[in-house]
Amino acid sequence: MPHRLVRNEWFAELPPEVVEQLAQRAHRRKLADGQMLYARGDAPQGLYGVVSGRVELRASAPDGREIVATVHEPGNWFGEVSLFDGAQRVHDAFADGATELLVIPTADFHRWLGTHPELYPHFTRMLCRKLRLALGVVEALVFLPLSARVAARLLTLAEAYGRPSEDGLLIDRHLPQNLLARMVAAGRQAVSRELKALEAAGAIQVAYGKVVVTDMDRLREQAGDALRLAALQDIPAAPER
Amino acid sequence: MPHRLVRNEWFAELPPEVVEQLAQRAHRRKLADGQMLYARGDAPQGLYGVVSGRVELRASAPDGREIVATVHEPGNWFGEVSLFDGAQRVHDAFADGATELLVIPTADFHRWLGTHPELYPHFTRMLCRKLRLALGVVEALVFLPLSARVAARLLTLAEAYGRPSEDGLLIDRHLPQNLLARMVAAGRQAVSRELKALEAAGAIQVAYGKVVVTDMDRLREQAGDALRLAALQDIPAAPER
DNA sequence: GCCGGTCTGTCGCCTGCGCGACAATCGGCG
DNA sequence: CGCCGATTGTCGCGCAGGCGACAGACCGGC
Repeated sequence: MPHRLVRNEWFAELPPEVVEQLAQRAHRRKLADGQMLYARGDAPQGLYGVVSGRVELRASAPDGREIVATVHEPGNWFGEVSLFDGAQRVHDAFADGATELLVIPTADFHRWLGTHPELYPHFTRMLCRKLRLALGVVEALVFLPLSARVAARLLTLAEAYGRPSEDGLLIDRHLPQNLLARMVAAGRQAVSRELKALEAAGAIQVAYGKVVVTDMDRLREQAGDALRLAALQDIPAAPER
Repeated sequence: MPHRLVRNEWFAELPPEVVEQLAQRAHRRKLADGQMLYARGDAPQGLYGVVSGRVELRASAPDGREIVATVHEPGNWFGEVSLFDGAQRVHDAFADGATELLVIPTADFHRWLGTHPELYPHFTRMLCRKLRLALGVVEALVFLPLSARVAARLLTLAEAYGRPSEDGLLIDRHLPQNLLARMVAAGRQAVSRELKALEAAGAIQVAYGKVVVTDMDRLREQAGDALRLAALQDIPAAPER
């Protein structure tokens, strides 16, 4: 069963033989829609790989506000940070939809990694990518107006979920404006306004719980400087040297 | 000469024997005050260790606005990210004051690391710490008002530069409000106001280019939720389990 | 084909903060 | 000891964006 996973483009973040080995020492875990996997402050249990469904990592303020830091799709690994430094989890993790995970317990992971040090580079690269992403987010928050952040996020989403349709590139997932808003750390109403603006500019088309990108270039225009930041995010698959 | 460095509390981020080895294959480089070491987008040259002086890593928007992402002190290493993933530098790096660096060229570093894989954990932990820091910054920007960010930053600075004086804990470095402002991604005037507020609250005392913390607890109060974030940043020195 | 929960569009108020503009201090250096 | 650049205090305008409040549109399930 793991073999199917490995063969797909899934888990492409790590080389196939690594995934293979990880999968071998993993057990499965199923989560119901909305179920919490862990909370900020929890001790790390292990490394997770998403098989199906989705996992949202969120940060929340005590007053209830919250943002969606990342959404992990099938094929993504997450949870390495706490794994490598042994410290508490930074985010809250929730299943979005019925979700199945691979779980590699901390101890197993380290035993295995200890005997296969040649695999370290893959994980350092993983950490680097996440670090770059986080730095990009910081810059975006500080330098970019909401309009650009929204446009940029739509570009990312289009890349991840884009499916050609009659009107253009459909972002093929349930995407209420509320979610989009929490992804760009903004209020729902403001995002609604920006979407209207993008629609007026002819870049997208807004529907109920959906967005269709009708003109990628126009959207890129609106994203403006955000691209300069995003550009740094596409890490080379090349080795570290 | 490296030996002196190693013996000090300097470079405590990595274990002494690692520092020793790094220092052996490093050469020195001197920078004048304000001199640029590298710019965003540059290809990585190597890993840097600060011997004396300081290095500021900055992010800047095309319109000229800029923030100070990190200030590296003697004993800090930086530049690993580009080193591990081989991609471009994310920040601009400038010397603050006459500065001396250890430089370990990329190729040397990897050759050495290749033959000493047991050292990987130290570097992964380093990356993890920086990632956690970055995530904390994101949360602070999104959730905390300027007042809390300023207070929190002063706490950090007090920890790093604090020197007991008659009025309290003097932050013993040149600290114009302008710099502080760019550290918390805010405008100079706004920071000035917050400092006044903290002074009125009895937490600090403001002078020309200096700040004295007169009441740490009061300052912590003002930082409020920021502590919850910062709390996650003190990574255990313990091994990764 | 109807109903209740979900999602969107919009108006309006209000606050935090950026930013320009000065005037007043400070302090190192000649 | 005086000058000049660096730094600070303060006022005020302007605006992006948070947030409450609805009203209306949508849709999946029964």
